[in-house]
Amino acid sequence: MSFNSDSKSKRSSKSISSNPSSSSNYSSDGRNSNKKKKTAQKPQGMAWGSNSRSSSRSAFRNSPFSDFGSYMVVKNQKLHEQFDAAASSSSHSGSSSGNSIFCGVSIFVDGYTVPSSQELRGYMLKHGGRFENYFSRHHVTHIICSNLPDSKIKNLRAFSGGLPVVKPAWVLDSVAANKLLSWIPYQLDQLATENDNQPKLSTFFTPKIGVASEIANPIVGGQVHSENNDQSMVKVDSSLSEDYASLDQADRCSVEFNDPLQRNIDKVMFEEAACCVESSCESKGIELRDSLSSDGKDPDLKQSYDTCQSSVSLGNNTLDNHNPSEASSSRISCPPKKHHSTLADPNFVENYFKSSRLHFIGTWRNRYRKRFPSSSNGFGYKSSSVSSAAVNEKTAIIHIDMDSFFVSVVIRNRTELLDKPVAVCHSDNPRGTAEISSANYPARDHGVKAGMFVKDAKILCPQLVIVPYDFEAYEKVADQFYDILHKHCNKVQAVSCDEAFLDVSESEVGDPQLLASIIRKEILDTTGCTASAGIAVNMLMARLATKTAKPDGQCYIPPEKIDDYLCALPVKALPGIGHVLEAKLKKRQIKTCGQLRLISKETLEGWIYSYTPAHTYMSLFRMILE
DNA sequence: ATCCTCCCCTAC
DNA sequence: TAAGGTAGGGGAGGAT
Repeated sequence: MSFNSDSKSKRSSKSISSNPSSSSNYSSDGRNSNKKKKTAQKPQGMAWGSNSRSSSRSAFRNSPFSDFGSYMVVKNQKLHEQFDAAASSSSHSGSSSGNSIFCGVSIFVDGYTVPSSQELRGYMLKHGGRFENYFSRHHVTHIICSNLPDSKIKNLRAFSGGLPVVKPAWVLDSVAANKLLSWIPYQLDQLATENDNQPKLSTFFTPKIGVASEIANPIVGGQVHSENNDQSMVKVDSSLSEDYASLDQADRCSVEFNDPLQRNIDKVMFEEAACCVESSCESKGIELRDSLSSDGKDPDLKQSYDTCQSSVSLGNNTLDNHNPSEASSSRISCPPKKHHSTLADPNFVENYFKSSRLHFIGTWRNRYRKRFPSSSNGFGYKSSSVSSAAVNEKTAIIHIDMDSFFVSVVIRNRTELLDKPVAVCHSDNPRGTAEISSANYPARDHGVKAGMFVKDAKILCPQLVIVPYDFEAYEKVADQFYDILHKHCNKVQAVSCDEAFLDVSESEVGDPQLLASIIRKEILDTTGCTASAGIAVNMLMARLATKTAKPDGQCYIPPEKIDDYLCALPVKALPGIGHVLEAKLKKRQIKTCGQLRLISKETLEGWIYSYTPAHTYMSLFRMILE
């Protein structure tokens, strides 16, 4: 697909012949005039480079530029020369302000803008910047545009390589302020939203490259060098990095200030890059000072650079080391607004974990132990080790599990949602990129499952309602849940916030099924959420019974029915059999527990290497059957 | 022989 | 915007 498909006419203003008003800015020499006619024939629409598969190439087959690429090279070279000449004459005529505000900046104007691209070109000309007629990652530092259709935004994402995409006001305001302003407030809204999304991994690991390449922009004096085939190296003034030589080759990244004017943009660049550096520093356990100086010789700045150098090897992983321009293309790799770092948001880490359902689940047990320290050991034996000694005629285990806990808690007071398909996840963004944590049973009936992306779930169930997490409520309901369990049973073994085993062998309520129903009713009355229960003579069978009972039910598996129950049960249903063990067993044509029972324990251990609790379950399983 | 650490796998 | 963490069982193998 050609990038420029819908913008040729607009960008044609950049072609020499189609924009006569700008001709005075170009060389008026005769040769160029001839070229203008040629270039006007087609390449004007090729602003996004020679990757276009436009049929226009055929127009050049018989031209002096037999190769389209070389034609573009020549043309661009000429345009650069024209620009330089214009800049030179502008300078000599005294029209230059003498303030190189845009030193190191090279803009590419995409689409219609106010002011026009030629006016913007004029600002660049006057204030030490550069103007690219055609997009090139090698040369362009900022893309300027006002409004773009969605298709172009999409292409920008794909091709801009992380370059700033900013509104023309950035140029105007910088000129008005007589200094280079940060582009961040001027970022194109359409992309600002996008850039606030999940950052690329390189965001956290390439800031050094980004800083370096911003400063050592090839357009100005500084160069991004590829000193050898294996490494992309950005040189630095030795005064900025005394430690450079001591760094390992692989860790070296330095910055060269060949052009004194380049320092003009240091401050802005460092402000913009600060978040990236911070991220990097965190990753290396280095504390970076908050304030970054614009003075290259400032100790703080030096420290920043040194820090960059020491961690650049991480960034190298994400760059094409053979192509310096690729390093340049990553120059603005950090999201400009909401940074994923503690620099912009000191509570970022804390908030991250507060919003993590897995963190909630993973740390819940510790909270439970603090609340019920006496029962933290559960039955006093491990869940998987219900030995034959522990199982007797009186033994009764209830496994109780709340139904689609994360969803139920959230919608318990929203009666309008009770019978609708609902899922819990962080976002209901139109792209459907959020991951579903839990789905209620109406949603599951449509095939919606936890772990699914919203977009996939909505294909299966377009009317799916997405609700956010409520971790506070989960905590509260879990407490209520366990209060009830402990009230009815003194042998409680917690599995998770919504799931537990009860050893009710000694319960005053003689009938475990009756007790289970009493507990479930109390849970519903107290929490507004349903729970399901499985009752059996051991934990394994109780747990399996719960699966049958769900949702909002209970199931008792008497000892004499265990054999039948297990016979056709898929091995994956056994707790402890995950995808790895399932695959290993499947490889040997073992798919059901009935088939599994035919395998000797020794053989089984050999197959699955006996390193998982599944072995214990299987032993138990065999014990039950034998 | 026992302890310790690492790793794999699993569950929530 | 999204927030893929945390704990535990068990075997292998090295250290003591």
